[in-house]
This record gives sequence, structure tokens and C-alpha cells, in this order.
Amino acid sequence: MYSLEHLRMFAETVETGSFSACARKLGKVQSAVSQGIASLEVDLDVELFDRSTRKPTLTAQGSRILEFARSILRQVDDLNAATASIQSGEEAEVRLAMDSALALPRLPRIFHGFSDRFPTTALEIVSVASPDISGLVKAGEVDLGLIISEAEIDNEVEHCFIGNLPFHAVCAPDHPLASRRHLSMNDLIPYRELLLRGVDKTGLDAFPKMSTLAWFANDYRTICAMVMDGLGWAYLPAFLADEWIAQSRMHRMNIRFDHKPWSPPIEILIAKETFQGPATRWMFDELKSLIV
Amino acid sequence: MYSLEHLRMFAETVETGSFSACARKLGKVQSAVSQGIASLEVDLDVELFDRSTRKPTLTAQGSRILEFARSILRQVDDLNAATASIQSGEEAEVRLAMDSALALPRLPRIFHGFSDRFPTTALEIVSVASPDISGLVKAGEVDLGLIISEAEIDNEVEHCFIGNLPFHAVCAPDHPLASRRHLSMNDLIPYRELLLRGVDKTGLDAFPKMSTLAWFANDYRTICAMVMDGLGWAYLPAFLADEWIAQSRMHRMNIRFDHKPWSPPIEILIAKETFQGPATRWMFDELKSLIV
DNA sequence: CAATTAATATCAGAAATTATGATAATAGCA
DNA sequence: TGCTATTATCATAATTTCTGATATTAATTG
Repeated sequence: MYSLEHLRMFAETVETGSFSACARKLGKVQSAVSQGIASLEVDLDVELFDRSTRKPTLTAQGSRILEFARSILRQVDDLNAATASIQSGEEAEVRLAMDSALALPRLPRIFHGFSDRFPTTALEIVSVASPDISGLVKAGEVDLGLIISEAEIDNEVEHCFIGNLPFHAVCAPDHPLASRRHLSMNDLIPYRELLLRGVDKTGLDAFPKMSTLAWFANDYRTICAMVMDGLGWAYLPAFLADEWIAQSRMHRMNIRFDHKPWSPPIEILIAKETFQGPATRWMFDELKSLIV
Repeated sequence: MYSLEHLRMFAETVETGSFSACARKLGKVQSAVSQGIASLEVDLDVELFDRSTRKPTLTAQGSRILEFARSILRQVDDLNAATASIQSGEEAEVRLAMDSALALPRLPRIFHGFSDRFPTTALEIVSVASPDISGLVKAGEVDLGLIISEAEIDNEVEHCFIGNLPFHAVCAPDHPLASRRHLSMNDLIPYRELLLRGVDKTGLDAFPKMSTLAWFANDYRTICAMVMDGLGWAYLPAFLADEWIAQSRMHRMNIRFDHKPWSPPIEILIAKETFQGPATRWMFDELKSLIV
């Protein structure tokens, strides 16, 4: 039965154009390649090359086989790359839990960089609300967490502050609050507030409930849609809201006690005393520069 | 360097759960598998199995390698399937030119059947207007053509009549013709007709231009859209028009001289005196039953 | 707990595969 | 017409893989 060496000879012969050149490149002797290709042809019962001319030229059938051979060899390269990555201790998978509010424009660039540097390591994104994330990190269900900080710090996980993310108070353009020039906290109280909340019912500390009425979602994109549907007002990450504000689908409220964007701190969470592989460490370092 | 046999041993051991069972299945002796796996582990410098227990169990690293090994073996199977298909003379590719009006509901089933029977043969669909197709067949640019027949028969290509395809005369619901109970040919003349025409400006014989004014497209789906936009009336394949008629987006005209659906003949075209491989012949036979 | 069963590891020699080096034949080229 | 570079073939050498025997051990059974 043919082996990978045979396929390698075949592909390399096509590449270089001759058996001799292939032999030189693979560190073999010409007759080895000649016999190797011949035995491959016998095994497959297909004539791969037309030898009537000086340089062997692919037959139609040969070029069809070539596609498969190349594809097999590519995967062998992948396998070898994977073993190299295993030897250097790279993880099979890195799991990142993040608040959907933190799907910043820079993030895809980081993921691309990850894919370039750790091509055989899988990346799993768990998108949940901030209050649920520290539990996932603690339980070892994810390697890293990316959250909007909470007041009470969980000392069982490592915290790394990476910056502040500006939030805007917004409502629908036809919402009663939109027509008001200046708003105080008391003005907001009568209207329904839309708040992020984890599935375990703990709210986000940075944004304590202000209004008497509040609705909850565990995803900022849902809240985004609810604001635009006029269901209430909310604090939303500026990078999410700005797009809709520019399209006049949302209105940014002018709040008196809030003359600069309210910017809660963002943190990376990582389990304490756990072995971190190079891919997790790389991701951790990159996430530090998520906020400019 | 490891070989495909090694990978096969590895995958089969995982499958069967033991070296002995793997050996039985692969027609080898137990020690061959034991040594084979051991040498694979040396080559990769990875411990694939944990032997502390009776049955070897995959290590975390081993299961990562397994994915790659399986994927390589799958492709080797594909290569072998391809050689089998080459030996039986199957084509690398079948090219079918068809009128977009003939994208009948049965067609995808035929394509699925093709994919099952000829998994390594590519299928290329060239979607052009009927009048252009016989030229493509004649020039050898496609293997098969599927057309609405034309009056003048091109004797340089083989014709095979497979049935009639009903057409309906339609217009937009708010078109002036829609309100008329009975229509004669003379009634149609003043209104713009939308006609299929190939890129070489020859019209379709089955539908000679009736109105003084006509617009042209080389694709029935375009004509479909134009009819619904009220740009004119047209003869459309029933299977295309019925859907829109049911939704009241089109109106079927009641034409006096046309008490049954007008059903032009459909033909398959195939080049004369050309070698046809099994895939082309299969497709040819299946297309014969395209029209029930 | 002892006996049994079925599995794995190891090893030396056999078998098979693959590589080598020499040689002959030939296509392309100056 | 030589010259060069290439391919095919062949006997032999080297390497790899397989075989069959044996020792050991993990589960199972009574």
C-alpha cells in the first residue's frame, strides 16, 4: 500500500518538474523516486505521468489525483504543527466568557491574531452577562473572563483592571424623556429603566437600578432593541449606542449629574493558582490593550 | 517517519478500544499494533494512550491528534474513491447548460442523486437563455444542454425531446389587461410584452413576439420581477408563475385562443460523436424524467 | 483470595519494503 | 554530432515492519 512518502514524492515531482529534482529536494536518490512513483502508479492502478517526453508531465488522471494528494499532505503538515504545539504546551482550547457589552471593534483583530499565533488551538466564546462570569471562571468552566467590574470583589479569582468603557444614557427619539433639555436623577425615576442582569438575578453594581420600574435582559443587544422600541431608557456602551444615535434611532439624554460619559471599569478575570498555557497567557496580554 | 498504516492503527485502536481488537480488524498480529503505535508515539513525541489500565485510553494530547489522523484517513478514502472512479472512466466534471426557466422543483433531487453516485465528479451549471445553449454544446463548452425547443433544429447536435412545460400568460394584478375577462391576440398587441432573448439576439421561437412593443431579458427570473413591477405582460413557466399567482402578485390572463396552458417542448442537447462518460450518461438519463 | 481470562510489552528472527549505486537508453541542446 | 541531464532497470544493501513466542499484568469469576 502506498505511503505518505509516495504522495510526497508525487507532489514534489509535479512541483519541481522532474524525478531527479524531486529526489534532490527530498534527499533521496533518483532511482528511489522513479521506483516510488512507479509503485504508487501500480497501487492506484493509474498512470500519473506521461513519460514520452523528457520531463514527466501529469496526465489528466494524475492531475485529478494530485488534488487529493496535496490535500492529504496539507493535513499531515497540520498534524505535525499540532504536535509541535502540543510539545510547547499549547492548550487544545481557550475559553473566554465575556459580557456582550464588551464586543468592542478591536476584539475581532485580537481573535485574528490568536488564530495566526495558535492555529491549532480552538477558541470558545461564552457570551453572558457580567455578573455570571466570575462564577464560570471560579468553576473552571472558562479560562478567562471579560467583565464590567462589580463592587464586591471576588477574591477567589484574579482581577486585572484594563480601563474604563464610556456609557451613554439613551432612550428612543419619541420617548418623553427625549424632549427634555436637562434631566436630573429624579426625572428618570418615573420611567421604565432597562437593565442588564445575570441569570442568577444579581444586577450590575455600576448601574444600580434608578427607576422604580425596571425591566431586565441578560444581553446588551436585546436592551439596545428594547430602547429603540421605546420600551424604556438605559445606560448603553457608547460604542454600541453611537451607531444608532447617528442614525437617529436613539436619543442620547443630557443628564445634569453626568456631564461626562459614565465609564465603569473593565476587568479581566482569571482563575487563581491554575496552570495557564501560552495561548491563554497570550489572550490575557492582548485583552489588556482592548480599551485604547 | 510515520505512515498511513500507523495512523490507521491509531484510529482503529481508538475505535475498537484495544490493540488486540485493532490487530484483528486490520488483519495483523497484536505485537505489530503495539509496536506500530509505540513507534508513532516516538515519531510524534507524544504519548497517545494511557496504558496504566487494561484498555488503553486516549490521553488529552492523543485525542487532539486523533482529529487530525481521522481527517487524513478520510481524505485517503476520498483519494481511493477517486481512483476507483477514474478506473471506471468517470469524468472529472460534467457541465450542464440550462435555461433558467427550467429550474424545476425536481432538479435539486437529480443533483443530489448525482452527488451520491459520482461523489468525486464536479458538476458545473451554466445558466443561460435557451437560444444560446446549442452553441455551447456544439463548441464543446458544456456536455449537456437543457432547453426550450426552437423551431429550427440544429443538426450538429443531438436532440432528445423529454416533454412539454406549461406556460401561463401573466401580467401584474393592476395591469390594464388584468381586468379584461376574455382576451384575443389583438387585445395583447398594444401592451408591452416581456420576452426571453439570448445574448446573440435570437428570440425564442415558441414565443414569437406578439406585441408591437417588447422588452427583453435573458433570464426568466428577471422577467418575473418585471411582470410584477407592471412593466408588461409575458408568458412564464407555470411552476414559476403559480407561486406568485397564489400570492396575488401576478394575474393569469384568460386568453381566448389559448384554452389550455401553452406548453412548448423541452429538449436535452448533447454533442454528436463525443465520448460520454458514465456521469454524463447518468445525468442525461435522469434529465429525461425531469418533466412528469 | 486464588484461578482464569484477555490484554500489553518485548524480543529475535523472518519477511517485506525501500534505498542505493551502477548501468543502459534517450531526449534535448549547442 | 557530441554533450548533458534525465529516466528505467537491476542486484544488492539497508531499513522497516511483521511474526510468533514469552513474560507480565489488569480485570473477572468462583
